[in-house]
Amino acid sequence: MNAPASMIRLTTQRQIILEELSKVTSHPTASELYDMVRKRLPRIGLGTVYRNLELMAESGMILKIEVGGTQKRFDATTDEHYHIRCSVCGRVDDIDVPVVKELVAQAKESSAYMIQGHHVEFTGICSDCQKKQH
Amino acid sequence: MNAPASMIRLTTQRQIILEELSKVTSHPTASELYDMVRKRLPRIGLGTVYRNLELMAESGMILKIEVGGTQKRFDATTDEHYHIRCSVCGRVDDIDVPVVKELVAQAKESSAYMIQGHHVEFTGICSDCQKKQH
DNA sequence: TTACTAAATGATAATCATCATCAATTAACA
DNA sequence: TGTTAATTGATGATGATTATCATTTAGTAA
Ligand SMILES: [Mn+2]
Ligand SMILES: [Mn+2]
Ligand SMILES: [Zn+2]
Ligand SMILES: [Zn+2]
Repeated sequence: MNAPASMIRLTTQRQIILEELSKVTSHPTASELYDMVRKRLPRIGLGTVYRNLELMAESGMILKIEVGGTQKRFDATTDEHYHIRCSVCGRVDDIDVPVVKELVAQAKESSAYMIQGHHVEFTGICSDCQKKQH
Repeated sequence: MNAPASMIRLTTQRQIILEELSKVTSHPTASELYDMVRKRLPRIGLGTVYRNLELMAESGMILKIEVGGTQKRFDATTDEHYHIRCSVCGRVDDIDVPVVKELVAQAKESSAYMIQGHHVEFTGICSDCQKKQH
């Protein structure tokens, strides 16, 4: 009698993708995650990784970080926080700068947009790359 | 006697690309700019547009905006300012929120990175897209 | 347990943005 | 005006992401 409820299944693929992402703080790309997951599920497809990361990001379980660089990155830490990207090697780290709540308030006043959120991306050179610059 | 100075030429292509970018405040993508420029230079190649946008961005004449969305965007306004992107249609607008200089100072204290800069990207729904949501 | 079915997967192809290559053209300058 | 290295336009290559679809499977109920 009810309309068929669209079921979201708990597949092994999904669980392992989330587990592997939760293990690291490196903000891996989809294909980095694919390599990590393949050690436990050698037959998983790259498309499955993309599909599930997208789904989990939409549902708010994880964060999709779209910053500079060519690939999107993912983050199991969903607390609001900022990032810094190395302009040499592209790595992305968390940065411990407190979130500025006033920014969203100011944005609401000065824009006709319906504001949803904000993100701050710092750029710089990571310590590894600083050393390598002879 | 001097080492041959690598000459940067003032080509018509370069001038027109910069002129067209300066006309708008819409943060066009490379292919949007290609369409704009082609009206005046029908034989220009898309590669030329990419090449020159990259060059101008490196030299600081223009800004390359790498935010959410699939394509990079370009900006003739080089003063430090923040942007807002519509999560529905992807358009990018300037937002009149004052730049927070303290952010970089704080980042320098709390990170081993050599900090180069920062950018704030707000997300929201633009007024056009608000209307269309029946 | 078993059977049913819609959701999900894995393999593969398609798409899209960007970059690389290279012969032909051209801006700068002697 | 001739020389030459920088640049262009055409084209192909690359890399990331998305779409397609036959096959598999999680969830459910008999
Ligand atoms: Mn993070
Ligand atoms: Mn701008
Ligand atoms: Zn680095
Ligand atoms: Zn919009």
